[in-house]
Amino acid sequence: MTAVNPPALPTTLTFLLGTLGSIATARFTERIEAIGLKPKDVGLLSLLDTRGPASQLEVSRTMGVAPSLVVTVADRLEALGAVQRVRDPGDRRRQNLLPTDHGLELLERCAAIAAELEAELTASLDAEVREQLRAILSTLAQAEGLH
Amino acid sequence: MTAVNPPALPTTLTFLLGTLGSIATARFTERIEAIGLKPKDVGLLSLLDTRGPASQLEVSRTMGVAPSLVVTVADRLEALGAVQRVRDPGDRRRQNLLPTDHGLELLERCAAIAAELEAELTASLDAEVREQLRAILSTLAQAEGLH
DNA sequence: TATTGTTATACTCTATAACTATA
DNA sequence: TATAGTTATAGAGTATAACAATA
Repeated sequence: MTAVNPPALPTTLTFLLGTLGSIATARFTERIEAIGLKPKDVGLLSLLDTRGPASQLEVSRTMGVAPSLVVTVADRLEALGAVQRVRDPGDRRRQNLLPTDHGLELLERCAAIAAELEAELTASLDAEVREQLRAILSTLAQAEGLH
Repeated sequence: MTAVNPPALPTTLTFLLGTLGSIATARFTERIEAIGLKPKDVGLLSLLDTRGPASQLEVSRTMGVAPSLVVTVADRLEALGAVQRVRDPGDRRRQNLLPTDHGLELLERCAAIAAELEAELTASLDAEVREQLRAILSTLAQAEGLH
C-alpha cells in the first residue's frame, strides 16, 4: 500500500526539516556555549518562562525527557544562578523550579542569538517570505502541541 | 549591538526549525529501524544516489562527519548488502562506495516512509501551503549548499 | 504503597588519535 | 613523506534501574 514511485528523499519535508533543523541547532549550540548554556538548558528556561514555575517531573513530561536528565539540567542551571529550586510547602517531595532574574537575562541573550542566526539562515529569503515561513512553521508547531 | 528587545525565543525560525526538525528526525529514525537502517545510513545512501559513487573520504567531507564514522556506516551498509566497497584500481588506497540494487530499494522505502511522515506532519496545512513550505525550505537548503 | 527526586550505571553517537597500506 | 582507510579510545548526551524521602 506504499506509493509505487515515492518522491526523491531530499525533496520531502521530512528530510528538509530534519536537515535544516540540525544545522540550526548545531549553530545555535555553538553560540550559546559562550554563555555557558547547552540546548536543554535553554529549553528548560524557555519552558519556565512560557508556562511559569513547574516541578521537575512536570518539566520531564513536558520536555519529553527522563526525570534524571531534568536533575542534570537543573543542577547546571542552579550552579549558574539561572534557576532556583524551591521545595513545595504543600508537598515536600516536589522541587519547584523558578527562573531567577539572571536566568531570564540569559534567556533574553539566547533569543537575541537565535534572532541573529535566523537572519543569517534566511538571508536568501525576502522579508515577506520569511514571515510566511514563520507562520507555516508556527502552525505545524501548534499542531504538534508545542505552545 | 544586540537588539534591546529580541523576539521571544519560541517565535524565532531558529527555534521552530530546530524543534520541528528534531521531531521529524526522531519519528523517521523510529520507522527506518524496521528496515535495519539508522539516519546516517540513509544519508550515505542518498548521497551515493544523488552524486554517484564516491570514496569514503569524499563521503566524509561531503557529509561533514569524521572518516572513522564513514567506516562504521559503510560497514553496516555492506553487511546489509546495501553498498559495495570497490578498491579504486588507479589508487589502491581508495575504497569507492557503490549502492547495490538492494541499497537503492531500501532508499526508495525510506523515501516512501519520509513521504508518509510528511503527510502526517503537515496534515494541518492546505496542499498549496505545503508546497509553499517545500519551496521555501528548498531555497534555504540550496543556500546552505545541500544540493 | 505510590510518587518525587536523585544517584549509579549503561548505551548510542560521534570525534580524536594511533596505526596500516599505498602513493 | 603524505594520504586513504581502519582500529582503539574517549567524550557527550541521554536513558533505565535502583534508591531515598515524602505522601
